[in-house]
Amino acid sequence: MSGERALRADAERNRRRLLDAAEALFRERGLDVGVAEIAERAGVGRGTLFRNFPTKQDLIAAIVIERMQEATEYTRTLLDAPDAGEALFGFLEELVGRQQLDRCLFDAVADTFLANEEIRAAHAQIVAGLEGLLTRAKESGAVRGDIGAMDVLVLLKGVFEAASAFASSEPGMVTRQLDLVRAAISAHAADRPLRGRPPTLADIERTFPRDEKSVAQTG
Amino acid sequence: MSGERALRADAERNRRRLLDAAEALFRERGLDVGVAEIAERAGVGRGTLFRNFPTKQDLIAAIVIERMQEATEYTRTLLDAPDAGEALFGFLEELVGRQQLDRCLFDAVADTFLANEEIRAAHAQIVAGLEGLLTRAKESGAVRGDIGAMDVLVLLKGVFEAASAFASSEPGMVTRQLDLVRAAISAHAADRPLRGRPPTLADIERTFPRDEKSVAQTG
Amino acid sequence: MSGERALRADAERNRRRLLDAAEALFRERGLDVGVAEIAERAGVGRGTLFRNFPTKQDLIAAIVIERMQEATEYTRTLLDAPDAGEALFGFLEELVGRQQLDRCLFDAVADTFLANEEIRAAHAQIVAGLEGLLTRAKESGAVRGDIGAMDVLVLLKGVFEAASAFASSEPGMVTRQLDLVRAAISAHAADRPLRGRPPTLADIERTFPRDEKSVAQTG
Amino acid sequence: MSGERALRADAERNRRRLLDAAEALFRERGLDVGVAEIAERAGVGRGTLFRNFPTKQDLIAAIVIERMQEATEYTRTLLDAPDAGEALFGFLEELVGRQQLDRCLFDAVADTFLANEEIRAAHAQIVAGLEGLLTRAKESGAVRGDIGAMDVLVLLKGVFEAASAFASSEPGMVTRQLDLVRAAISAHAADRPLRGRPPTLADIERTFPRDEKSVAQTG
DNA sequence: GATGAATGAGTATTCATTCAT
DNA sequence: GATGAATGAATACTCATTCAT
Repeated sequence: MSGERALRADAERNRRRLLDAAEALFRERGLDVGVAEIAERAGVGRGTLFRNFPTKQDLIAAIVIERMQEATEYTRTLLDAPDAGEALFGFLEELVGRQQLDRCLFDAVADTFLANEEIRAAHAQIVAGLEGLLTRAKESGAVRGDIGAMDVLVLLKGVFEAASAFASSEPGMVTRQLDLVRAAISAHAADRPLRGRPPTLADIERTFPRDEKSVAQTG
Repeated sequence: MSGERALRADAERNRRRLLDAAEALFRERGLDVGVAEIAERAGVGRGTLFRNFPTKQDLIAAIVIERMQEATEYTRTLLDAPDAGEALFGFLEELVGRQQLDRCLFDAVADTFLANEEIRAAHAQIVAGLEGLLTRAKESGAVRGDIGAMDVLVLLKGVFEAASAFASSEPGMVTRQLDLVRAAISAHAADRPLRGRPPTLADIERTFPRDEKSVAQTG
Repeated sequence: MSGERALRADAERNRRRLLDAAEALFRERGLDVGVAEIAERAGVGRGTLFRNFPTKQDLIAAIVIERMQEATEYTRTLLDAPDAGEALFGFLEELVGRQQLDRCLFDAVADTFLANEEIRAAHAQIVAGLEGLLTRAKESGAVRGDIGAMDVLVLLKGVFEAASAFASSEPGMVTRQLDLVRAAISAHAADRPLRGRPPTLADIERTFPRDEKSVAQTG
Repeated sequence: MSGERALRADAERNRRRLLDAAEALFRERGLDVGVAEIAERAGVGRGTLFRNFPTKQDLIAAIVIERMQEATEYTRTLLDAPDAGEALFGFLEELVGRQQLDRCLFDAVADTFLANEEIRAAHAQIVAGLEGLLTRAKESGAVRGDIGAMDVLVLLKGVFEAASAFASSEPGMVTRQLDLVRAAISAHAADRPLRGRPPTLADIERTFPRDEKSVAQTG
C-alpha cells in the first residue's frame, strides 16, 4: 500500500511536471511545440508523456480543464462577496492577473471542443459560475441588464487573445483592456442597448456539434 | 515588348489567383492549409507559387498587407464624413462586415511581424488612419478622450478573434460585441478613466523587435 | 508534351525502382522493413515513395497485384497448350521458378485483402485462369475430378510459404514439394476421394469480408 | 525451505500463465501483440514477464518448444500402433486437430531458429520421431519410399500456413488439405518418383546458420 | 520476487521548399 | 516562366526493455 502510494507520488510528480512544462511552452511558443520538447523540459522520457496523455490533444485538454476548474472554483469564493460589482470585476482581473487563460489555450478549446466531453462540462460550469456573479452584479446595479455570461466570456476571450501577445512587454495594456471591458458592461453604458439577445451556452455548443465518438465514450 | 507585357499580365494574374486562393483557404481552414492545396485552388503549379512568394510566410504577409492597405484607404474616405463619431463606429462595423481582418490573419501578424518590414509599414499606416478618425471623434465629443488608436485596435483584434469562430453560426454575436466595443470607448463611459496611458505604436513595435535579417533585407 | 512524357519517364522509373526495391527487401526480410530503407535502396527520397504510394499498404498491394496479374497472363498463354496436364503442372513450376509469389506477399494478401478491392479483382482473375487450366486438365484425365482451383491455390500457397525460407539454400526442396503437389492432385490419386467439397472463391472471400470504406471507394 | 518451495510454486504458476496467455494471443492476433497485453491477460506485471523470459523472442521460443515437445511425445505413443500408415496419418490429423502448430508459431521458428539452440534440439527430436513413424509406414507399404521426414514437415508447415487463415471460417478446407497431403505421400503416388533426394535435418539447419551468441550461450 | 512507471529508439506519414524538365 | 516530381527534416505515437519502489 505504501508502495503503491510511493509509486503514485512519483507518477503524480511527473504528470504535474508534464502539465507545467507543456503549459509554459504552449504559452511561450504556441500549440505547435513538439511533444519531444515538452518531455525534455519536463525532464521525463517521451514515453512517459504518452503514458500520462495518450494524445497531444489529451494533454492540451487536461491543461485547459485545469485552468477552467480553477476559474470555476474562484467564482464560488466570490459569490458571498459584499460588493457584487467588484466581485465580478475582481474575477475578471484575477483571471488576467494569473494569466490563467491565454490565447493558445482558447484556441485549443475551439479545436478540442467537439471531441471532448470533459471540456464541455468544465465550460458549462465556468459559464454557470460567471452567470451567478453576473446576476448578482446586475441586481446590485453595477452591470447593465442586457448582457449575458457568454457576452462577457467572448469579450474576455477577445481581450486575452489580443492582449496576451503584449502581456510580457506591455502589461499595462492588459489592464487598460480590462477597464474597457468594465466600461462596456457597466450599467451606465446601457443607455445604448445592445442589439440582439444574449447568446446562451446552447448557442455556443451548437457551434461545436458533438461527434459520435465523443458521445459514445462518455454517455 | 508586347510579349513582355503579356507575360507580365500572366504573372500578375497568377499572383492575384494565388492571393485569392490562399486568402479563401486561410479563412476557411486556418493558416495550416498546405501550399499544395493553395496552388491547386489557384490553378497554378507549386513552383509558380514559390516564384511569386519565396516563402509561405511571404504569401501570408502579402495578404495581410493587402487587407491592411484596404483598411487604411477606407479610413481616408471617412476623414471628411460629417459625423466623426459615426465615421469611427462605421469604420469598425465595416471592417467586421467585410470580414477583412479575420482571426488567422491577426495571428499571422504576430508571427510575421518581426520578420517583415512591409507589414510594419502597413501597420503604421493603419494606426495613423485610425488615429485620425479617433481624434475627430474625440473632438466631436463622441469618444472618450483617454483612449488611443492602439487601444481600439487591440480591442478590435479581440472581437475578431473571439467572434470569428461564431461568425457563421452566430452572426448576431459579432454585432453585440461591436456594440460592447462602442460602449467601451464612448464618451459617456469616461466617468471611470482608464488606468495607464494609451499605448503607442512604438510600444507595440517594441514588443516585436526587428531582427537582423529583416533590417538587412529592407534597409 | 514531350516535356510531360519526359517527366513521366522519370516518375515511372522511380515507381519501378520503388517496386523493385520494396519487393527485394520484403522477400529478404519480410514486410517489416521500414519505408526509409526501401526509399534508400530505391535511391529516392522518402517523400517520393509517399508520392507514389500514399501508404505502405498501397505499396504492398501494388506489388501483390503486379505479381498476380503476371500469373493471370501466364495462365492465358497456356490455355492453348496441347497437353492440358503439362500446362497445369508447368504453370505451377513456372510460378515457383519465377519466385513470383513468396511468403510475405501471401501474408500481405491476407492483411490487405479486406481493404483493397483491386486485390480482390486480381485474385478473382487468377482463380478464373487456374480454373480454366484445371478444367482442361481434368478433361484430359491428368487431374483428379474432385479438386477445385482453390484447393490448388491453398496447396500452392502452402508450398511457397514453407519452401520460400529454403529457396536460396535448398532449391531442390521446392522442386520436391511441387512433385508432391502433383502427386496429390493427379488423377491416379483419386482412388481415395477428398472429404468435403471444393472450396469456392466465394468461400475465400467470405473469410475476408469487405469493409465499408473499400466498397464505397470502388463503387 | 517450504517458503522457498512456495515461491517456486508461485513462480511456476506465473510462468504457466504467461505461456498460456501468450499462446492464446499469438494464435488470435499473431506475433505482433504487445508484451503489455500478454502480461495483462496473464494477470501479472510486465516485469514478471521479463523476469521469466528475458526477451519476447524467448517467450515465443518457449511456446514453440513446448508444442514441439508435445508433438515429439505423441510420436512416441504411436510407435507401437498396429497400423503404421494410419499411425502416421493419424499423427498429422492430430496435429491439425489440436491446432498445436499454427502459422505464427511456424513463422517464429524461422525467425528464432538461428538464435536458439533449444529450438534446434526440439526440432531435431520431432524430426527423429516423425522419421520413426515414417520408416514403419514405408515398411508397411502405406507410404512411398522416396520421401523423408523433412518433406512431410515442410508439406505440413505449408498446409498449416495456408489453411490457418481459413481454420475458423472454412474448417473443411483444412481436412481437404490433409487429404491432399495423404494422397501426395501415399505409396500409390510413387509411380512418378520425386526429383532430388530427401532433404535432411542438416540441410535445414544449414539454412539457419548458428550465430556466435547462440553458440557462446549454449556450448 | 513482483510491480508498473519510465525509457527512447523506431515507425509511418506530412509538407515547405528545390530543381530538372 | 511554369510545372510538378523529388527531397528530407520534422512529427506524433508505439513498444520492448529497464529499474526504482
